[in-house]
Parts: sequence; C-alpha cells; structure tokens
Amino acid sequence: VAVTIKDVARMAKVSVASVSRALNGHLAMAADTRKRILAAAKKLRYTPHSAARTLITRRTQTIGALLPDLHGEFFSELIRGIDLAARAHGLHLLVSSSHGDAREAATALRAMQGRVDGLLLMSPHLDASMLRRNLHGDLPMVLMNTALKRARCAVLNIDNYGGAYAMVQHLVDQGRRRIALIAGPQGNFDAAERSRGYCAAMARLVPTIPPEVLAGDFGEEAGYHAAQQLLANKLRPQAIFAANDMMAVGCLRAFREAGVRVPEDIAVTGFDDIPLARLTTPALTTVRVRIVDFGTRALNRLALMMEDRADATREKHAQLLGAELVVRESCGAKQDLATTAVA
Amino acid sequence: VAVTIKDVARMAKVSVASVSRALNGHLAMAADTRKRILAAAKKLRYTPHSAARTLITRRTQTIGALLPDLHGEFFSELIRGIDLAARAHGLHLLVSSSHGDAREAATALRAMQGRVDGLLLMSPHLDASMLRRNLHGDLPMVLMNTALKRARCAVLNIDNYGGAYAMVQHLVDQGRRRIALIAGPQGNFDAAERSRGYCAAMARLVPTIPPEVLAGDFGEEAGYHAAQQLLANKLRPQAIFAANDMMAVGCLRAFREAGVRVPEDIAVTGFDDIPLARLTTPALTTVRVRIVDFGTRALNRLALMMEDRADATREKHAQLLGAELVVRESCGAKQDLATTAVA
DNA sequence: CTGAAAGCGCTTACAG
DNA sequence: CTGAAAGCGCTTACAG
Repeated sequence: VAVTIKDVARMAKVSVASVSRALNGHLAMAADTRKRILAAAKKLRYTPHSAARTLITRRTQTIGALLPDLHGEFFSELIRGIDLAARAHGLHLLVSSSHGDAREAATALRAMQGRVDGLLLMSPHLDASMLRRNLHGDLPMVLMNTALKRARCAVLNIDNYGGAYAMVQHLVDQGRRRIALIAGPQGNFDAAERSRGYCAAMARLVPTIPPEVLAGDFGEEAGYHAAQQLLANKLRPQAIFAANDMMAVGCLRAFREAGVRVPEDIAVTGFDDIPLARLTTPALTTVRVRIVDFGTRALNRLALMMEDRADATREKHAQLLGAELVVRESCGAKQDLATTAVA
Repeated sequence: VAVTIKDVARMAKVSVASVSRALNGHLAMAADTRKRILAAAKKLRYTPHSAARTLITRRTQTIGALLPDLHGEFFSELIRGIDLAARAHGLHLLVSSSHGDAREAATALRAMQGRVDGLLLMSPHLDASMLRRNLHGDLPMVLMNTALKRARCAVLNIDNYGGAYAMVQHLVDQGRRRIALIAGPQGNFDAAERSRGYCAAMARLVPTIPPEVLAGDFGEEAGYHAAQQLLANKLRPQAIFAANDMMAVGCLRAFREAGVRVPEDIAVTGFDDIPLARLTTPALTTVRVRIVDFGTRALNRLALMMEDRADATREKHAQLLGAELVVRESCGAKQDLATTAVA
C-alpha cells in the first residue's frame, strides 16, 4: 500500500540509486534528472521509510529523554525547551518518564537503546554503575541536574548553589541575619545543592550566626509545619528561606493563621519562581530558573556531541545554568530593586 | 561493534531463523535448543535491532503524541498519563508539541508518519482537511479534546460542558442567580464548551436572568480586568464563573484591591482545579478534570485500536471524561459539602 | 524441530 | 552522471 523508492524510480524512469541521490541532495546529478525525480516523488507523495533508512545509515534522527517522575510545571517547561530545540535540529523526541524505581529506569534506558542517536538523562534513579550495566557502546549523552560525573558525558546543572547563596546574600543585605532554611527532601540533588549554598553563604556572610536547617520535602504541608515549629522557638529567625516555592507558600499560610506579618515580622522566600509565586499575598521573593532554556541548552549540547564528538568533548564538561533572584514583597526589600540577575 | 542475531546464532550453533524463533517465543522448538540460544543471547547482551525488526514486521512499537503548545501543569499531567499507559502496553512514546501554527503541526504530523503505529492528536491547528492531506493510509488515531469528527477515528473529550453546567447548578443552589461568565479565548474548544454549558444551565435554571458573558483569554490579567469591569456595573452579579482558574485568581486579586469580599459580596469560581486553586484566599471552588486519567484512557483506547481495529471501532466513537465539582470557600457554600462527583 | 533463502526499503561503494 | 549489486539485521513462509 505504501509507496516506496521503487515506485518513484519507475515513474521517473531511473534507478533507485538515482532517486536516493536526488532525495538526499547529492550534487553530481543532471539537473533535469533530479527535477524529474523530485516531481515524481511529489506526485506519489513519497516518504522514505525511516526504518529502512535507519537500518543502513545507523541513524535514527531521534533523541531520547529519560525524565524523573516529575509533577508540576517544571516538567512541561523542560519538555517544551527540549522539543523546541529538537525540532530546530530536525530531531524526533522519544520520551520516557515516571519510573518509580531504579529497575524501571533501567528498563526504559535499555528500551531506548538502538532507537535513539543520543540521550538526555535526568533520573534520580540512575547512578554510574547503572549506566554502565545498561548501556553498551558510547551513545552521546547529556546528564542533567545530577551529581554524577562520567567520562565522555556532558553534564548540565542548574545553579542551585549560586541561587541559594544569592538569596541569603540578599536577605543579609536587607539586614536579616538570623535566617532559617527549610530544606528539601533527602537524596534530592537540587535540595542538597540549595542547602549547600545556604550554609556556605551563612558561614561567609554572618559567621557569628549558627545556620538553622529544618527538614522539608518540597511539599506545601512541610513548609506549613516547619513554619509552625519556628513560631514555637524562643528566638524567631528574621527570615525563612524555603528551598522551594511550595514550602514557602506553606509558610505564608502558617503565618497568616498565626497572625504573624510577612515581611514586617518575618521575611519568607522561596526557590523556583513557579507561576504561583507572584500571586501569593505577599508576592514571593524567590529564585528563578529558566527551565525552557535548560531543556534547550541540554538538547543543543547533545546535538553538538552527535554531530562532532571531538569538538563537544573538548568543551568544559559540566555547565551551570544561571539562576536569578526575583525580588517581590515577601522579603521586605524595596520593590523597585526588581529583578536582579545572578550568575 | 554491535552484536547481531548472527553472533548469537554462531555462538549457539544454530541458524539465525532459530534464534529469531527462540527470542520471539515460538512454541515449536526443542527446549534444549531454546535454552542454548537464550543463554547465548544473554551472554552476548544481545538486543534486537529495532529498525530491522520494524522494516520487516511493519510495526514500530511506538505511538506518537501531537500536543498543542501547552503551558502549565495540564501538559505534564497529560504526558504522565500517556506515558504510564504506554509503558504498561510496552509502547514507546514519541512526542511533538509546541507548534505555533498549522504548517508546523502538519510538518510534525508528516514526520511522525512511518515512525509510529498509532497517534494521539490534540492540536488546535489540525482540522479535518489538514489530516486528510497529511496522512496517508489509516493510522489508528485518537482525537483528544476536539470538535473534530472523523470516520474511523476515536474521539475522547473532557466534559467541559457538563462541568460548566454543574458549576452553574451549584451556584444557583446557593441562591445565586445573577451569574456572569468570563469566557476563554475565541476558537478554543474547551472555552467554547464551557460557555455552552454555562448558557444552557442559565437558560434552564434561571430562565428569567439574562446570561452575561465577558471576554477573556484564560490569562490571570484577563480575569483581573473583567472583574474590574463588573465592579463598574450598576447591578453587580452575585457570582462570577471564570472559565478557568487563572482568570478566577485574577478576579480575586481585583476584588481584594477593591475591598469587595469573596464570597460574602460576590462568589467567584473557576475551572481546572490547578494546584493553586486550593491555596488562594479564599480557596477556590472549581471543576476538576482528571488529566492523568485523560491521557491514560486515550492511550488505552489507541492501544485497543492498534490491536484489533474492528473491536475498537465497534465502540462508541466519542467518549467524555467526567469533570467533578470541587467545592471550597470562594462560592460561599458550606465547606462540609466537600467534593461532589458529577458525570 | 530446524535451516536456507527471500525480502522488507533503503544507501553507497564500485563500475562504467 | 547513472545503474547494478551488495548489504544493513531481521522475520517468515517453504522445505525437509
């Protein structure tokens, strides 16, 4: 039923080899022959069979993205960025997400093998040995947001550390010195980096004040409870830095209920700049990550590796994607400072 | 470099045909031969070349999802649902989104052709003639959230109409009769269906009250401005039904600034139940759509069509996914009514 | 139960 | 500039 290269060859009265050449834009061809072939292909609405082409060229024109089981807007923005860049490169996008554990992630990884020319990897379940065991050959790969280091593998991380550092810096600039952190979940790379940034900034900027870290899990409830806990303290902090916006939202709710004014009595800040952040009362000061950019850059990096391994490998392996401070109301800073770039 | 079926055959001292049979689970085999083959395959870490297999079986084990340029959480939830179901069926997922116009969508459609065994289609840019022009053969397809009708094509829609109707019903039950709608963007299918549900409910439940529809675009700003406009009216409505939550959030902001109390002075409700909805003050009464379910059901439907065309076609073509009322504070109803299922 | 062979639809040296 | 032929890695009648 489908029309093949043979049909085109027959109609244009040439060999299939010539059709192949014409369609792939080889130069050494009589202009007239090429025109006849192209016309025939068009009339027959010919589309080359991609599997046949893959079988012989060993290229799929497809990249795979292995993503965590991510809820929320981060994921859609990321895919958008990847998809946009993929289309710009003429690449297809095979997606696999929502693996609950290492075994599922490994299965997904193996299944992609042979179907893609390159891989974007962002999975909390994949460690180095996992990769080694499930990946033969040397598929070009970009590791995203991971502590993993791997030879011949590009790494692209969000500057969680820098963003967190900048936030503490900003709060200290506002005269807040006792700053508490509500941390993210254990074992989460973003969370760990944000904590690290907070601790480093505290040690450096207000060395006399002991850092105070409360447990959290990136959920709104966790922020709510942490805030309540903080209220029970004798010496309240002057600012709370929640490791993500949802927890900051939880803090706001706890303080509203307790009659504690933000930012007058206490400053509250977050991380991520989710859409909700500018809609809370007061609007949330936070750190913005350009997620679409993150996806786009990862894919561009991968495309580079796929085109020319040597060149891409020569680049610095780990790259950081800047995070920028977004100053709104919840930190008590003068609004007109507006958005300040960082990193 | 890659290991092929020949290598396995050589190691197991059988023909490639036998290897193929063993790997594909054909029954007519000596148990001993099969065991030898499987062992060899395992030792060599053999993975069949998917393109070669596709070339001969005409199956890609992949489905394509053509999605609109969607921002926000809806998209990630949808993909999650699709991805979960796809994995359950052993299918790969090729994604293409973010097409700005009909031409891009058509290109994406053509590019998927031949790479997938079935298609999930949700694009505002694709009309029937578009599909006819860019699709040869009869690829199994599920149309999502569309007014399109197409022979031999399953359709799966969200019950926007029913959800909107239920919301008006609920408001009327609360004693609100003058209910204004802030509509979604022109040409948007969801928006049109929600408007239709609103108008039908008004005509039926409060026939003496003329419906009042304000223009909107699903953005927070549009809700803000519509609310301000409503405030300028002599006769204020008793309730505002925003066609989505973001516009309802805009309304809340406008009313807060104007000192109008919600729900005492006016009720405000939305549609979608985005995560933000339960975090606003007051928390938003809205209509919830189970998006993950939507994706899962669409894929399951498609898988059914792929396995057995006749059976799937025998089913009712258009299916509706229920939407349920979520009663919170912004409508002034007693909280303990809690969530009420609809449809 | 097993193997030799044809063939899926392409691309690419190799000749001419 | 063009064509005949080999071959990519599989699966599946067809024999035996």
